[in-house]
Amino acid sequence: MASIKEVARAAGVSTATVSRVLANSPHVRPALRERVLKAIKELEYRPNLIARSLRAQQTTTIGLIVSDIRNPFFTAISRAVEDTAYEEGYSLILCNTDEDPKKESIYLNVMRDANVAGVILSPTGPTAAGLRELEAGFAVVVIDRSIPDADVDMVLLDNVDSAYRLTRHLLENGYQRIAAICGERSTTGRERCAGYEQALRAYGLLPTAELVRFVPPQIEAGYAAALRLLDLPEPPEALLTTNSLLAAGALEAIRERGLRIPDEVALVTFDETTWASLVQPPITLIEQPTYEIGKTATELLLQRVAEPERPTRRVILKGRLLVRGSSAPRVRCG
Amino acid sequence: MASIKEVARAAGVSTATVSRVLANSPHVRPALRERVLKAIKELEYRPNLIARSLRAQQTTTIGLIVSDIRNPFFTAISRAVEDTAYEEGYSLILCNTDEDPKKESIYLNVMRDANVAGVILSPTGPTAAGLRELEAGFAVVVIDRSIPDADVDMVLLDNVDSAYRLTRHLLENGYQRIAAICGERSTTGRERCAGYEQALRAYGLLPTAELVRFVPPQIEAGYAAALRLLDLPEPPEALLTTNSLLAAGALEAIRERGLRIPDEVALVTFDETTWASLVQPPITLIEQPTYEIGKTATELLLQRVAEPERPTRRVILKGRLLVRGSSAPRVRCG
DNA sequence: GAGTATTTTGTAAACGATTTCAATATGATT
DNA sequence: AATCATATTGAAATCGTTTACAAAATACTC
Repeated sequence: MASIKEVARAAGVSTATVSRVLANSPHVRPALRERVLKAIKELEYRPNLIARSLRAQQTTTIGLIVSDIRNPFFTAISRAVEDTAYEEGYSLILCNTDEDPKKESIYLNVMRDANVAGVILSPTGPTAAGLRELEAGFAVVVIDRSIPDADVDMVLLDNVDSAYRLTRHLLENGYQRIAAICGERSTTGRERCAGYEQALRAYGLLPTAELVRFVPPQIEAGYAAALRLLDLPEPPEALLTTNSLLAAGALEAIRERGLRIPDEVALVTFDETTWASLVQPPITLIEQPTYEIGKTATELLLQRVAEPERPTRRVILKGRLLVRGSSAPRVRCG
Repeated sequence: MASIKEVARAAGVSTATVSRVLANSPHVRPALRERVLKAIKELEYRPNLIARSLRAQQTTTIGLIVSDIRNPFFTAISRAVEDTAYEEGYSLILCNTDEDPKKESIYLNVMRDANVAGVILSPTGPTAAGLRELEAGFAVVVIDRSIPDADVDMVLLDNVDSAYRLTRHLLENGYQRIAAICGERSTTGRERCAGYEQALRAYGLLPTAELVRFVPPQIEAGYAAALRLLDLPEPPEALLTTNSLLAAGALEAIRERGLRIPDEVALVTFDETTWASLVQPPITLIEQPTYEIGKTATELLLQRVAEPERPTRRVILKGRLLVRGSSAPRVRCG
């Protein structure tokens, strides 16, 4: 690989001039610029990004730390972040914490050590212990789950309202005994639960502790929680889960108990997936604007990198209710 | 951030000694080592990886270029690669080509510019144009799809045999008129098609051109191809697709035509997904050992980084046939 | 055409580590 | 105690850029 020195020699100029041509500085005579460009082309020169980063004390890489890469929601986010970052000339380092705060902390340090320009993080918990250890200057955008105490940019869903609308939809379709399986340890799960309870109250119903479960936001936990709910002496008429993995687990449980959807139990959830419209009946859900979340988060991050002192922002996006067969108007049995 | 110089000053030694302590060199007196370690701890010193990379002319980052991040197969691979890389002290740069050879070429250059130690690539086509432009020394492991002419390490599935077994399973269950929807432009699609045709021949049937479609390996294309097959004057009794996205599209088409599975049309595919066992009937498929593919690819890559001249290897892993309801023994109608 | 202002160019010092080589200290051997 | 071998240490070069500063070249003014 040719270096800037060789280009300089070939063009008969100093490395400073080559560097200026590279940076499109106006203070280079056209004749010289031509010579330099010619040398660059002939030697197939490409700047060494590491040297550049060392000098600039910053890379053109951003980090994305997701809490579960198996969750299609985060896959969609990754795609959007990668797209947007690439357009801006940044590449993406991806890490997966598997909902483990220790891994989160480790990866934040990895990011710091890699001198990434900034990090987009879906935190494993509402405090983000690892975040506080970082210097103040470290650019971070939090997505999906809020960290109430942290003064960082965030891109979130209107969780309370979305859950409210989802629950109201069930209530309006005649379901009364509605259970909720919520992701534990995240504000997202709590907020969606709050929206669910608000809707119940608005319709004159009292939330029952027995019908609300906080579990790890994963398939196995959704399956186990759903089984226990379905086995209750007085089982729920509808199940609301707060993400697609919990929904997959719940669906598995419903199938295992041989129950018909929605006659015997309705099912609604968050997050659009390939399968939600393929199962029968298709699943009613709140669709998140995943691409927009990822894109917005990346843009916020790059803005903060450019201007570290700007006031932090909190962008709240609206979910969209997609009504499908799994919550069809209830036909009273008996 | 403290630098090695400050540590050296604090410990009253030269930077060389600090560096030696860092590298666990045996040629440092215990007393000095203690002093250095103390200074490191007190200053919360962490080596600057960029400076290290510049000097070493190599990073501790590997690249993963996948052809479609929405495909759960590649999500699973990413997870495995990320896991394995992390264990070895490497981090992961992720890129998504969307089956676009241009993006592939661009990203390979991005990787080169980023001085990654090596790249794991699922190529968009069987020639990998971008690959040849790279210097010979660039460490690459190809996964999922082979590049017949390239002398690089590869981790692949036994595509022909897997497709053979999948098709044979259909034949043994009484299906005769079997259509195949294959991913175009990849050896994977071609090989799976070959296995399918071999099985037909082994059972005394002649492959029909009409029943074999090569399309982009994506949901929409699977949907369109399946619709056209189902609308044939003499529609197929079974559909075989070569990945889960094509299967999702095919299933959508089957649903749209209101056909029962497997009575009116059976469906089998490649790749396990969340939904394959949740739809009804659940889908018969060949499961790939995704975690092992990703892990093996990463290990091969790091071995090659350590020893660039070692002979290239081609690891072929076996797929596992999971028999489910979508291919239940055929009940002849009429 | 001399003097000044402006533009263009080059020199050399960073950035933060690793490593070669030489110098010094230590220990072993006689 | 002198000599030699060996183990420790440090000075300085290096990786490939960018950029502050100085120097040189050019343009402008009177």
